[in-house]
Amino acid sequence: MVTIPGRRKRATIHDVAAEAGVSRGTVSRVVNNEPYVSAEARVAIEAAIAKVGYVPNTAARNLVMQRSQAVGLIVHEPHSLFLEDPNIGEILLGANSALSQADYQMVSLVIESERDTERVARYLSGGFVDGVVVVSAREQDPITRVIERLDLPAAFVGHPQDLRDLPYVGINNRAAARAITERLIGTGRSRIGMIAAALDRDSGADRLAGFTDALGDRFDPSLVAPVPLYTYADGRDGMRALLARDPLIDGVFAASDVIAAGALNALREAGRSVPGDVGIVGFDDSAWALRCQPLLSTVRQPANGLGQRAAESVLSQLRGEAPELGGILLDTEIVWRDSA
Amino acid sequence: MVTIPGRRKRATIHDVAAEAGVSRGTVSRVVNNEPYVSAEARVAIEAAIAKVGYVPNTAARNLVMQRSQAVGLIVHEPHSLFLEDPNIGEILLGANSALSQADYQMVSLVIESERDTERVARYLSGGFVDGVVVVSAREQDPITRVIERLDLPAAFVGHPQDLRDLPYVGINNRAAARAITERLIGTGRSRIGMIAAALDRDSGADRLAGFTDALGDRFDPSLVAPVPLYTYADGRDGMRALLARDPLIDGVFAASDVIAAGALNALREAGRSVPGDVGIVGFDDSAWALRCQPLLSTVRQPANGLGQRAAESVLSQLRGEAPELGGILLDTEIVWRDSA
DNA sequence: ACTTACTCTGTGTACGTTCACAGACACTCA
DNA sequence: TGAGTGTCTGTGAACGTACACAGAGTAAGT
Repeated sequence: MVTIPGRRKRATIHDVAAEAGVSRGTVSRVVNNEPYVSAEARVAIEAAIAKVGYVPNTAARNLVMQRSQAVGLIVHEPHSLFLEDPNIGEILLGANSALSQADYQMVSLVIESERDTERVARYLSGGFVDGVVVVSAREQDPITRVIERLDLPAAFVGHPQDLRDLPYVGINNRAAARAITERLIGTGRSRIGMIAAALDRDSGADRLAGFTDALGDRFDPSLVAPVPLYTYADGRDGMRALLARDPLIDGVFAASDVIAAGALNALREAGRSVPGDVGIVGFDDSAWALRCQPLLSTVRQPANGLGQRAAESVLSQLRGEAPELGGILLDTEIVWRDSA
Repeated sequence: MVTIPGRRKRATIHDVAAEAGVSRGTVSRVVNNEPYVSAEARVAIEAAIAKVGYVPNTAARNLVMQRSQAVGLIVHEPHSLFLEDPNIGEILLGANSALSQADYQMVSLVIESERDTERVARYLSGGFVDGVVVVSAREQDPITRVIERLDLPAAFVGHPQDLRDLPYVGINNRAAARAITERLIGTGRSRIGMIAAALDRDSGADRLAGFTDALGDRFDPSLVAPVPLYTYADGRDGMRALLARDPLIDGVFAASDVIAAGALNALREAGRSVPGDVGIVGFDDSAWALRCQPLLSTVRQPANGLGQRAAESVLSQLRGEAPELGGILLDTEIVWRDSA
């Protein structure tokens, strides 16, 4: 054993037992306040605990009890996103509050490098946590495979496509898209189009479905510009396409904030004012929403709730309940700013 | 032992030994790649490890080795601050990179409630971490006392007044505030005020002191608007208060970027142009500085470096070196952009 | 052939807990 | 008096690993 200089040895349950003149078992009973301990023994042990400054060694306890009473929260984000996406902090606090209530310790683990990935994988394997909440896993994520291999109770916030049987929480894209489109209609716009991105993903397809839901009879398929990805360039291209098809277009639902930012660029280019000539709304309430000029009206995810529900899912699995299949979808909230 | 349904038992070193037809000791040597293992034994054991899916139980390893190879990072912030202050993210990433390099796992623990405090205290006592970095501890913080009692190697980022012998890293808030205020004076402004936040903390108090240092005789106490927290809302309120007191104010030192962002909002609301009518400078050079319109002139705080240095201090204590006394102060840098 | 050195392997013990069990003691009731 | 019941206590085993030690085997040098 490496003795760290200047660091005194920790008192163990044996020291307490010796000090109080009883056995380990009795001390253990007092520490975990179980019944069948005499009043004298109890006070003697409590005095001894205070005297020697005893605190239970949880590592030893975990070893025999086979659990750690801790749940990991893994954040797997590139540097910039981690700092700019306010959702992450919210998710973290939401998870913490749910875990705290159940007397679980949340330990958050940040993955930034390959080295981190390996170390976190070892950490998870090491029995330090009883379960794990994963924020924004990637496709083919090594961590996901470690979780599967260990059968570790887990819940994902947002889900990559290759996530099969693992539970996740997300938002109801369709309902949210419908709601913000209705709000846009409510501002008196009559020719409303959509830049629909990533229709091959469920998020993209659901947002389009919500858009058509809201327009009902007035839905005009020619005013939907499909683009492949959630990128600035695709947003700009989509907006150009819409303007070409209908120069009098006066409302646009962009499938995400980045798309909206690109669209704003195209509108400026075409000499259209926002929100004067055209009202535009985005989706995500990401950092882009506050970077746009004018500030973007958009859909905010209930990030706190996402963290909370994910943590609750892990807790329920820890109680032995089967995880909910198909994912949990939460409702969103409209943030109305200046762009529409 | 509570058997969680559907969760198979983990393979141990014994299982590997049995599978490979060798003893525990040899398996242990392979796992920790020590010398003195025959080539055949090595391959047999590696095959056995893969077959039974063995991963070392770190809890057991810690128990015998008396260390966890993990360092805690405690964030003790009210909800709103945690979300808005980007420095926390930077500190966290800085600490993570230093710890990662030394092959230590960083586990971050969030304290939001009384309940959290107790649980984290137990967690620290439990031997889950070998040391701890504390971000923004409070005065009379129970966590600080736990750390002292356990003789746990620690380093604080920012330091409360009652921190006696524990090492900390921070910035020279007073000198930095003085420098940027002088720069603001240099642009020819004559009625300069300050939105002073969090005066109960040393960071807040020192920034105000630097501001008064710079103004000297010209300091006018009525042009200081004290607000409780580093938040957007408080920045807006502070600016409104300053405008009410002196409509001709033409320069503002905001105690942080978030405060400045809120102040810009209030200025826009009041029809004042920036930097035309009013020059404004912030503090932190956070993501907010680039989100503002116009881009913010501010003080760059080496937040990443703070986390890194704090982590390095803990690591050096872990190597048995004595902690640096008196604290480590890092230099700041003025970033001059468009807002003044 | 005998020491010496080096390589490799297995075993016992320890880390600090919890839990099951066995036993001691006191009290009640037939 | 005896059996039964309830309260309290101590002890051995187990959790899964690392480490020290002992011992076996091989090779080289005298």
